[in-house]
Amino acid sequence: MGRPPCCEKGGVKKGPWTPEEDLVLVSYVQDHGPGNWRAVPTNTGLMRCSKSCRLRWTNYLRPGIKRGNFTDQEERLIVHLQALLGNRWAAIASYLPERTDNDIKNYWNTHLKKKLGKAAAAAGPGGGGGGGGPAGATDEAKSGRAAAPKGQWERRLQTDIHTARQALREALALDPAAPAPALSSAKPEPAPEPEPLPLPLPPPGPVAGKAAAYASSADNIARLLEGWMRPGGATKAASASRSSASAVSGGEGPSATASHSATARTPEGSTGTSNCKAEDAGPSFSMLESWLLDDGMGIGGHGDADLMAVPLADPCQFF
DNA sequence: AACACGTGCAACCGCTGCAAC
DNA sequence: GGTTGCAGCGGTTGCACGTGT
Repeated sequence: MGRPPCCEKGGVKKGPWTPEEDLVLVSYVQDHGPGNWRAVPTNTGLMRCSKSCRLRWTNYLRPGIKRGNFTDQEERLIVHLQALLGNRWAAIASYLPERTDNDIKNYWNTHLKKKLGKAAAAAGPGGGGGGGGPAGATDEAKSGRAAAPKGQWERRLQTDIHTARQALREALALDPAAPAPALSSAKPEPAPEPEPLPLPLPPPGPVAGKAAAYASSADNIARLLEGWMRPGGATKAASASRSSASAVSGGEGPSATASHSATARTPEGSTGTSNCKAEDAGPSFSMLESWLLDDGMGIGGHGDADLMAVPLADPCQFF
């Protein structure tokens, strides 16, 4: 009941994080692993509230985050998932392991919403009809606010699965020109991906300028993380963080996720969908079909990967 | 060159559900 | 069984930067 905000006490610093603070936080997580955020400020001496620490970590410092330019494939996937799930950004983010829910949310609010709005306007009133336009789904989602910590949203997703499948079927029905299957029957095995682990470096491109002031420090953090993520320098935290790192690089298996991911918190603990880099995920109509038809496929299983590869039938029309 | 406006991102706030006591 | 505390989620805001006039 009316619980006071966690950061009510004075002396709590707000505003942008400094590189020094980032380093402190990173090295703390390096030692202790993500989680127990309550203890972070006291143990590190950071004048930040636990929430702020967690947020900073999950949205910025966590290894494996891809920043900047969303690919077309990612964009479509987001639109599609948003239509299916509503504004459950954490759930959506779990399908895009390299993206944070905050990023996706921002991208949706700043780019996609506009795009879809324009498209809808162009289509005229009632125009979005078929594809189960995002609007309806959004409202639905709003009414049933996700607010589902840990694995709860998964359960919720499962309850919604029927609706989702229906929406997909409709979408498919409206898109006879769906791209030919590239991956047909074969499930996308977590393909080994030798790609170096992404680091929380300043975003490339237009944003880089903004981040420039931060860049040098980010480099430091990156170096720190580099050592951290190297197999040799393994602490328990390392395994925790590597869960996310591995999630990006091909997945090292459940053990990696164990420490942190009792929670289903998205990108970090997220299932090994990772190697489904959007760019790699070729259009796969039949994968979508199998996702639709395979009722046994649970969220969080390989279904994630499959869905990741699902070409968005409908939203294509918006772009 | 200076100013105004628009855009994008990072961070904060409030709410919710779960777990521990 | 009830209460309290914590972690997590989604919405919203503020600031910095970019672009146009």
